[in-house]
Amino acid sequence: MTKTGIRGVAEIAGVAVGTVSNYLNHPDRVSADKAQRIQAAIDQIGFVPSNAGRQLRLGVSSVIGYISPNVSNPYFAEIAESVERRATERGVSVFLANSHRSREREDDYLATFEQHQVLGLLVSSDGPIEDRLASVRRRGTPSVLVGQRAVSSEQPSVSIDDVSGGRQAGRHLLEIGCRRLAVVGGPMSLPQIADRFAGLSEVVREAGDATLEFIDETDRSVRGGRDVGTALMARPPELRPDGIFAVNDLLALGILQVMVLGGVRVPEDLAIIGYDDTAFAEGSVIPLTSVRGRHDGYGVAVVDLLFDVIERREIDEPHRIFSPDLIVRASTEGFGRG
Amino acid sequence: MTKTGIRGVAEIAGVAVGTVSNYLNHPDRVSADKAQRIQAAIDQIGFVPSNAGRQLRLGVSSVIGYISPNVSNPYFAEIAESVERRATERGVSVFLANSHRSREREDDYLATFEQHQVLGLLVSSDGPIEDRLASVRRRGTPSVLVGQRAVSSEQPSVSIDDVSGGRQAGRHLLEIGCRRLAVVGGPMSLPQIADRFAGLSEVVREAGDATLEFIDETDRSVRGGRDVGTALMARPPELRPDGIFAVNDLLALGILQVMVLGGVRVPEDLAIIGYDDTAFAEGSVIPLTSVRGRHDGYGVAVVDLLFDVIERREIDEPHRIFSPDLIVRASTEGFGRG
DNA sequence: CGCCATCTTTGAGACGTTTCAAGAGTGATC
DNA sequence: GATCACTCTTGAAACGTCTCAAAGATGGCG
Repeated sequence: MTKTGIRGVAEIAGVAVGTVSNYLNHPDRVSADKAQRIQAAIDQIGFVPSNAGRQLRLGVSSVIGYISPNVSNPYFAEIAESVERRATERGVSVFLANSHRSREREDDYLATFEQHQVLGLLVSSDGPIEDRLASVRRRGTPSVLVGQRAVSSEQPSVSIDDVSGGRQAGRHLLEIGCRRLAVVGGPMSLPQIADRFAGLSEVVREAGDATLEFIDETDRSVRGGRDVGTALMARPPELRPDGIFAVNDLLALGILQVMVLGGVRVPEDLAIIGYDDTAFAEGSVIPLTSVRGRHDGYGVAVVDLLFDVIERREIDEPHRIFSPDLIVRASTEGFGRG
Repeated sequence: MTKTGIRGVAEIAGVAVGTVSNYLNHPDRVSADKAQRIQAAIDQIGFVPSNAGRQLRLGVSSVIGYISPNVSNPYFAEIAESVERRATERGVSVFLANSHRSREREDDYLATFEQHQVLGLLVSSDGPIEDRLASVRRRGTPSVLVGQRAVSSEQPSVSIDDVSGGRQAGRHLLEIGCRRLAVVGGPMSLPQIADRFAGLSEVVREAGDATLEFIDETDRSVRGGRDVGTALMARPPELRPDGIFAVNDLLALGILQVMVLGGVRVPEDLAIIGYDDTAFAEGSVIPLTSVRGRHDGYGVAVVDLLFDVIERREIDEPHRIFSPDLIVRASTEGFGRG
């Protein structure tokens, strides 16, 4: 049938394969005359350079992979977006993959990306994953752990100072007058979650005049939040917390909805704080106070760190930690009034 | 240095390359003895099969690509999720890419995926893209257009009956008593948007006793919704619509927020309907009535249709169209009371 | 012991690309 | 006319895999 590949193009255009390759990769080295004939041949047979051939020869691709638990969580979607922006600026494509919090799929994608010889890997995960990333790294694929501080100094990471986030949330709740605090989230085996709790707990202990309840909810989605809200509404009002710190915005929004519909006034009777400051925190009917960890520089930091590792540059500090800010909005501002 | 590739493994294990290949792809054909030696060799040199080599030889990968405008829009994130679930069931991986509504990046990713010889492509796009997909298809990469009905019968697509969605929204608003209707969205050049408008418009015309205003807002995000809400609040109350149909949930939520904070009572004074029925419609403090187009079968339909095309199966109807349902919630239920 | 069937193993060859050293062409300068 | 500097062009070799026809082992059976 029709000729294929760079070879077919060369034949039709009446040039050598090397010339076609040059046309594709170093157009400046090819005379206008041949360039034109080559392009015509390309169009004629619908030639598409095979990445496989190229990669086989070169040994690398120009793609980085980002494995996240779940892009339907706006927190990860927003990270993905900023990562993608920066990657494009630096001339590489990003392939996203969802692990759906399944260790098995995480491993699948890890393997798939490794076999595709991606330049490097960005990984957000709920679970412990450093050991696996270490294996992958040993075999030649570098990675940056995103959203979770790595333990090993061999494993670069970009994360948020969650202890500080927890402290800020706690201080704010105490300052506006809450005394029966609750933190909602889980599992505690996640360092991110444990740290937020630790920060909050520390502040409460220092204050001395407030209580802190831990409400375990590992489904950190709107649905999970609604379940928590429902459970709280079932309690007599005096046993309900008056200040809630949810470990992410989704949880907070779910709780907020159920409790407001149940007649609780927010923020007058109940102050509530989320985490991550996603678009939905700001966009809620009662705008949600939230701890903002990322900012515009996040994607840049993540991608640039990965490039540093890929290019074997000397890295001064493998663990980049961003300090979060508390964004105060209507869900807490005005507590106690009315 | 260390031997690499299947060849290196073979050498270390003291077997032929073909045996290693068999171990990798047809383990049943290899004796336990050699299998063990091969595995040992693999571990020893940290061998990872090169996808490039495999793909070069085989001519295909086991990956499908999904290009969406933006996974931070929960609508696309939820589609991505259901697609991924089904793809995993069928044994292929999904690589996601965000076009960020930029035609250039759309083309970039289209080319990248094509060069990677993906099995097939799923594409959601805001703009006209059929012609480009036709080129890609002609060169051998099949695709399914997602969320937009294709014109050509050569181009398979899975979409929602948006005219019906618009009609249902309109009927509901009229039934509960709204008379000054508004549709918010844009641009009209998008068939999805135009169809929703057409359906709504048709119902309003039939009713005869209501007005329909078109509010052009092409930034179909929470932010865009807030802008619209702010503009509406600037009007004297009697000039504000009493029933709003936003072309997606994000817009609706933004409008809802600003107007409620501005003192408008929802649903008593204003009924508002979104579209897509994302998790945030249900999770809003005032749960949002919304048109639900997708359901669990969506990802299955999309992926299965793609496989039909990939495997050159006879396709009875290339354009699969789902009928949407109206999910009535608190943002409309109770209009006019109080 | 010879034959057959079955199960394993072998290794050459091809997939499509890029590189690179070497060759060809052109024009300018001595 | 010879030499030089330059720009273009050439084609073989190599990257790592899978396939396939053929060869080798093994064991059963007459």
